[in-house]
Amino acid sequence: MTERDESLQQADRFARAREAQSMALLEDYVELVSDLLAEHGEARIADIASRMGVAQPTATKAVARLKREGLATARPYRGVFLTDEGAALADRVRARHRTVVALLIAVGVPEETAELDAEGIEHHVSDRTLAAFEQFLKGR
Amino acid sequence: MTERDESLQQADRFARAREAQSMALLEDYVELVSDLLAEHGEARIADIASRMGVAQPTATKAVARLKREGLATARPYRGVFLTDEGAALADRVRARHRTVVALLIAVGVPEETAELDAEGIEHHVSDRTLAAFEQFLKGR
DNA sequence: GTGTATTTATAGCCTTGGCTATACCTGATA
DNA sequence: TATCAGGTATAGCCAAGGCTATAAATACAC
Repeated sequence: MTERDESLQQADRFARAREAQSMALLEDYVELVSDLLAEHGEARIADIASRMGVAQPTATKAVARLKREGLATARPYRGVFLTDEGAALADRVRARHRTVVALLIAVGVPEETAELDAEGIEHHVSDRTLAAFEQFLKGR
Repeated sequence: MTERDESLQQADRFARAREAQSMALLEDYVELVSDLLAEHGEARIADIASRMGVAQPTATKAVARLKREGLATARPYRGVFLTDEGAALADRVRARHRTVVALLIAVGVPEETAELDAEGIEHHVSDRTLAAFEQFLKGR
C-alpha cells in the first residue's frame, strides 16, 4: 500500500470516529428516555436533564433533535415518547452497553471502572466488534 | 443507594464521557504531529489536514488550540513542533492505541476492525482499564 | 375558580470543530 | 531577481451542545 493510500485510510478512520461521536449523544438520550419510561411510565424533561447532568434547556434542545431524527415524539409540556425506531435503537444500545461492561469485567477491569469507561467506549464498538465480544464471553 | 444518588452517579458518568471527548481530538492531533515528525522530520499543516481528513483551515485552527494548550509550538508558515508535554502525551497516546488494538485482537476482533474501532475507543480507556488490558495481554 | 408553585419553552450567548472563499507569504524557477 | 505556484492564514459561515435568564403553560392548593 502506498503512503498516500495509508493516509486516506487513516483519514477515513478519523471520519468514522467523528461520525460515531455525532451518534453518541443521540444514543445516550434515547436509552435514557427508554429507561425513564420503563421506570416511571413517563419521561419528563426535568428528569432527562438531571440524569444527563445538563441544564433543562439543553435537554429540551436534545429532545428536539431526537424528534427531528424521527427517534422520539413529544408534545409541548407533555412527556417524551419513543418511536418504534427510537425504541429499537434504545434496545440495541442497552444490549451493547451490557456487553461492553461484561467484556471489560471479563478481561479484568474492576466493575466500577468498567461502568465508567463503558459509557464512552460503547459508542465506538462496531457490530463486528460487538459480535466478537459476545463470542468471547460465551466461550469462556 | 437512593434513586437520587444513582441519578447523580449517572450524570457524573456522562460528564466524564463529555470531558474525555474534549481531550480526544487534541490527542489525535498530537499523535499525528508526532508521527509526521518521525516520518518526515517535519509536520506541515497540509499533511496534518490530509491525514486527519479535514480541510486545511480546520487543521490550522486545531494547531492553534494545541499551542494554546501548551502541547505544540508553531511559527506562521513554518511547521509544527511538540513541546515536551506534547511529545509525552503523544507517546502515551500511541502506547494506549497499540494496547487497545492488541486487546481487541486478543478477544477475537478482526485486525482491520480492531484498527477502525480503536480510533474511537482509545480515548475512553482510563488508566485503570489500560492497566487491566496490559495485565490480560501479558497473562495469556 | 383564583392564585401560586413548578415545569417547560424560548431567547440569546459561548465554544468547538467543521466548511468555503480569499488574501497573503515563501520558495523555486525561468 | 521577478514571477508565480503552492502552502498557510484569515474571514466569515454553520451546526451541535453547553449555559443563564426569562416567559409561558400547567398543575395544584385553597
